[in-house]
Amino acid sequence: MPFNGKTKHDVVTEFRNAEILAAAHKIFAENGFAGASVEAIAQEAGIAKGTLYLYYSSKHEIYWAALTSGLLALICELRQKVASARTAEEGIRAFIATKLLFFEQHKDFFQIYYAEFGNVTTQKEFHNLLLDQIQILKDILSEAWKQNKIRDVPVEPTAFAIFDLTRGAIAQRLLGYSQTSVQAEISFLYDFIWKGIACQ
Amino acid sequence: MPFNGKTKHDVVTEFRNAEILAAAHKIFAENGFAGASVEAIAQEAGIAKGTLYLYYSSKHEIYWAALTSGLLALICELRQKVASARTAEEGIRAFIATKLLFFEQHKDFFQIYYAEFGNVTTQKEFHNLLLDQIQILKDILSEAWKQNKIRDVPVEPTAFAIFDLTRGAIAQRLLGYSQTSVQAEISFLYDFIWKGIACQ
Amino acid sequence: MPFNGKTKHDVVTEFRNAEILAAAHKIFAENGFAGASVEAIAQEAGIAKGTLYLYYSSKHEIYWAALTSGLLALICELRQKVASARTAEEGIRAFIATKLLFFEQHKDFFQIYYAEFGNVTTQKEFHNLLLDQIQILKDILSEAWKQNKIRDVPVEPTAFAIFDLTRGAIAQRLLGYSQTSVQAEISFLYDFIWKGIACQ
Amino acid sequence: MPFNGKTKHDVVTEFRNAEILAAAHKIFAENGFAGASVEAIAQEAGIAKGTLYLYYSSKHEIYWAALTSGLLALICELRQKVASARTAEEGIRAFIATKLLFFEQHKDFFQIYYAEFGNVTTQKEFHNLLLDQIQILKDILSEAWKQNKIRDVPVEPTAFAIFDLTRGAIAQRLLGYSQTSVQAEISFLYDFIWKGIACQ
DNA sequence: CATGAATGAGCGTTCATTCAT
DNA sequence: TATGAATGAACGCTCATTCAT
Repeated sequence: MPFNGKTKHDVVTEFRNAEILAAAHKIFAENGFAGASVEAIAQEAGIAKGTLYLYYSSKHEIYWAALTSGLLALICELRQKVASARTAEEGIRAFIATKLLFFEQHKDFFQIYYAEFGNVTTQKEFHNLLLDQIQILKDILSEAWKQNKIRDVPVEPTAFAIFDLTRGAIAQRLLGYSQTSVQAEISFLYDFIWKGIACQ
Repeated sequence: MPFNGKTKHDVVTEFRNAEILAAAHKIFAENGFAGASVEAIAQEAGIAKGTLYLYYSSKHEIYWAALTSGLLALICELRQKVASARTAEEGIRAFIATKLLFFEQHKDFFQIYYAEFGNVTTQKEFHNLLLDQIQILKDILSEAWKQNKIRDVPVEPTAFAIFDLTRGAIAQRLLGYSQTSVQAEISFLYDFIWKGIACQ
Repeated sequence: MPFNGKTKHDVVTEFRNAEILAAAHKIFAENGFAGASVEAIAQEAGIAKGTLYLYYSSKHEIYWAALTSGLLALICELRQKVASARTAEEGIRAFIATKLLFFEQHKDFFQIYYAEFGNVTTQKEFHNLLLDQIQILKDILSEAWKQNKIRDVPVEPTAFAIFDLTRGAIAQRLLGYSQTSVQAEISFLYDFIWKGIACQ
Repeated sequence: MPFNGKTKHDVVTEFRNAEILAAAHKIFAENGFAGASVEAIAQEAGIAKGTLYLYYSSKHEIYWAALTSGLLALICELRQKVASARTAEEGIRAFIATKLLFFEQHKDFFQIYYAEFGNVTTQKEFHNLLLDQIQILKDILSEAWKQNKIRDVPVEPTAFAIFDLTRGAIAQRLLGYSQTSVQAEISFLYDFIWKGIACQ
């Protein structure tokens, strides 16, 4: 009966979980944490309120699962794409492009992610997931510096700068401030950053 | 009795308003919008809850007033400092420095300001106050371009980039990620930006 | 404005409190702690649910107040009546009579009081209020023994016995098992007890 | 296959029932009716929640079964022990001793039994089971009166009195108020009662 | 028979807002 | 103007009960 190491029960559970997280993404994106009601998430997921609590033990936990599930997927994709880049230039471009395209496809999730930055009560774990992204950038920058491709910039602040620029560009796109194509946006950002750090 | 165009009544009102806004800054900064209670703001301001409603008709309005009062002060200061800059380089540096120093002195307000970015229900008026800041940068950039000081970068995206970098740097400082001095921070940002846009 | 040491505010508060406790007595008596809803108590008291929470901070606290307010009144009355008894016989009779008559007039309260005996989570403070009653009996018995009126019975168990007999008789009356008059009941109890402990 | 008039099915059912009732005794004793969860009872009984509902159709019914099963056992034992008493004195002593010893061995059950006294929604059937005990006492008392062993006390109130004294003593023991030995407790109670009703 | 995932009614508590004084 | 007691809608969470497997 078990197939692929998964029992039928596992499959149902996974499916339910995916449904719940999708619903959570939508509802939290539209209303923020405080504005979202557990009832609304359950309805959106097509299940009863009580059923939610079989999978998550509190509203906070649902929120947290929605946040981290998206972030982990992003970080995973970032690592893959950056790893397959052959040069530092390509690495930075990959970082920017991956994030822009990822959020272009997960606008709901971006709302949650973006709102979390301003959250007073934000948990340490969220910061760690940001630092994972920063680390990816720091690795690229360190490598580029060893190869004399970039000037002697402080690595951490520069990584944060790239991070902030990318996040800002995505926000502008999703909030409707920017009308250029994704590709043009990527090129502009890459250009701005590379000029800012390259030798000469 | 009226003095300076203000009656005694006006003076009292203004004073109350300032007290309320200061209290609102503190409470909203510590708890976020949803987490803040009107009761707490009233207590912090040293008045009764009902009195608050004589000055503002809802919690949202208090929040809004707290947000805009701070932002208007910031924009006013930005305009002054940038106006007294003699070159584009100085203008950009002034923009960065003014914001960093302003928020260094109004950390509470930064929390509110920063959180507002991720706010789903954010009002158009907030965006207008951001665009005012962007406009200041656009003016500097246009002038710099006319004087052939910067390469042919798209003005608006560049303005947003400078804006995002500055905001990000402040956030890192206030959240404890950055340990460098304010001056070093300013120099790094200015350097990064100017290298990114200057001719050659 | 203040009259009798009470401001108008105090009077209103006291009145509200009395109303709430009366309502609590009724609702808790009819439904038990778990079965009673805060909403029902509020309605019975003629106020809004939120108003209840201005006076008591939780359902438990309301319950506790209802329980202790009644018990303290009972104990106070017991002390007075027993104190004015001239002999041990009269003291025991006064104890029995006072309790029977008190609960005859506060049937609702008896339900709460009686149910509390079987409460698993009962608090120490409740036991202390029972021990206060036991103490009254112990004092009478000690005095009676000094005067050679009763045989050499162990004081504490005897006090508990008198206490249990009285409580049981009241329960039988209020649950409809006993049809005799209050006076006959008092006489029977007194007789049974006194015969059980008197010399010869 | 059927043995002793019981099929295998009956045996399993009986076994399950005994397990469930034991679990119910434990859980209800520890938490009271409202505080006990069906889930906890099922777990304690080592079966699934749904299975419970194959044997009992509601939480109340489980509670009721737990209560009556214990009470019937007690009454059965009371009848036996009292029946084998040769005199009224022995009968009363047997009644007291049996109850004290029974509950000493079934403390969990006493919690449930004792709590039920204060239960507002108590059913008539519970009262009937109490009246069965009262009847046992009434029979002893009637017989004793016929034999001129006791004075002319009203039978029913006296039976209730003996009942209440016994119940109270058990409660004191199980709640830790009394430190005397069971035998001493029995003797004290018997003494108190017999003095209260005997001739002279 | 046995299971345990799913349900949804129900409840305690909070808090922005109102209004009589 | 200033107060703060009163309001009641709203929400997170629990748990007895059901039912498809």
